[in-house]
Amino acid sequence: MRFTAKTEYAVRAIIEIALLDKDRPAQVKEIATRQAIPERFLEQVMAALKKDGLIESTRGSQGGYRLARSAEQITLADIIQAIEGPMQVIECLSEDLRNQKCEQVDLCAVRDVWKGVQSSLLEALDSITLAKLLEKYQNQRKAKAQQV
Amino acid sequence: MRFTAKTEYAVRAIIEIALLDKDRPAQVKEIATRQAIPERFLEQVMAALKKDGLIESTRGSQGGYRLARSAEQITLADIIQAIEGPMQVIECLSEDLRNQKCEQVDLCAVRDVWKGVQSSLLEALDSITLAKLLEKYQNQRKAKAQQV
DNA sequence: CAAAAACCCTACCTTAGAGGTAGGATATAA
DNA sequence: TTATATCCTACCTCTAAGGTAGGGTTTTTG
Repeated sequence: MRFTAKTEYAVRAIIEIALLDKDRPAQVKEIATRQAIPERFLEQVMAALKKDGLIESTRGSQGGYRLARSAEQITLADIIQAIEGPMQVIECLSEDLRNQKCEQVDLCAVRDVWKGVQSSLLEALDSITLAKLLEKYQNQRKAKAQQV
Repeated sequence: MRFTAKTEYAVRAIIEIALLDKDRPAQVKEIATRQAIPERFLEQVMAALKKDGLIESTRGSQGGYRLARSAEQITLADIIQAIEGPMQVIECLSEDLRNQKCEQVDLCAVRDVWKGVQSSLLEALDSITLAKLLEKYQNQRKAKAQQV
């Protein structure tokens, strides 16, 4: 039960974008160096975030990425699902395809339980907005600055 | 973000064990057929559950598996961690090894957030006991029986 | 108008883990 | 002593994770 590195990169990257958002778009190159993420790999992460409408891009010189909506309106659940696709804690929980084996009562009693677990998780992830992440991030920087 | 098939098998298997528990030990062969799980594969699942002390075995003829403690004292979290190891929603959340990159403030502010997500998930999983699973399972069987 | 600076699209590569099969050893009841 | 079970270990195949790479397109700017 683990989130992928790609997902973790996405979270760190979008924080970096949000920090600059008022001033100028953030570029893949600078995000990559600041966050120690492989640059070419990060490009693909950004593509996924853009595809899901979380960020928008401007091409060419002085271009880069901006948030597509406010930091209050972007949640951890949004980011994760942009990268990993719709949440599905076990295979037979997909909505679209009618499942084959699960007509048997025996197997499907458990299905509801998994559904409940998934809901709990999604709820937790939905309650964490990018705005909250930013706040935590900046508090920590202040605390660290005082130590020195 | 998905639990493995092995984990799902484990849950279904331990339900099957619990159903018989008062009368006699459950055998891999019968669990496998009743739950449509590959028999040889299920053997390995059982080994993991036993290793973590959730079930106990008797070998030889008329042998099989029993719960090692009451159904109230076994949770979904127990089962999952017996199969998949300690919960760790992202890599850098391991307790034992001192992390290398994460000394940088930038990266580690996010770490606490992941820790929180993990706690929420574990809490949800801990609240679901095997006893509850059994109850749901048997209710569903009754409901299905009435339909016919 | 050309060149630099960005994003964009697609293909490919390597490795680890998931999911499962298989052989045979060992313990126990009948 | 034989049938019935668990136990231990090795192996196999396929997919996804994680990353690299080549080259294209758009936009600013000197």
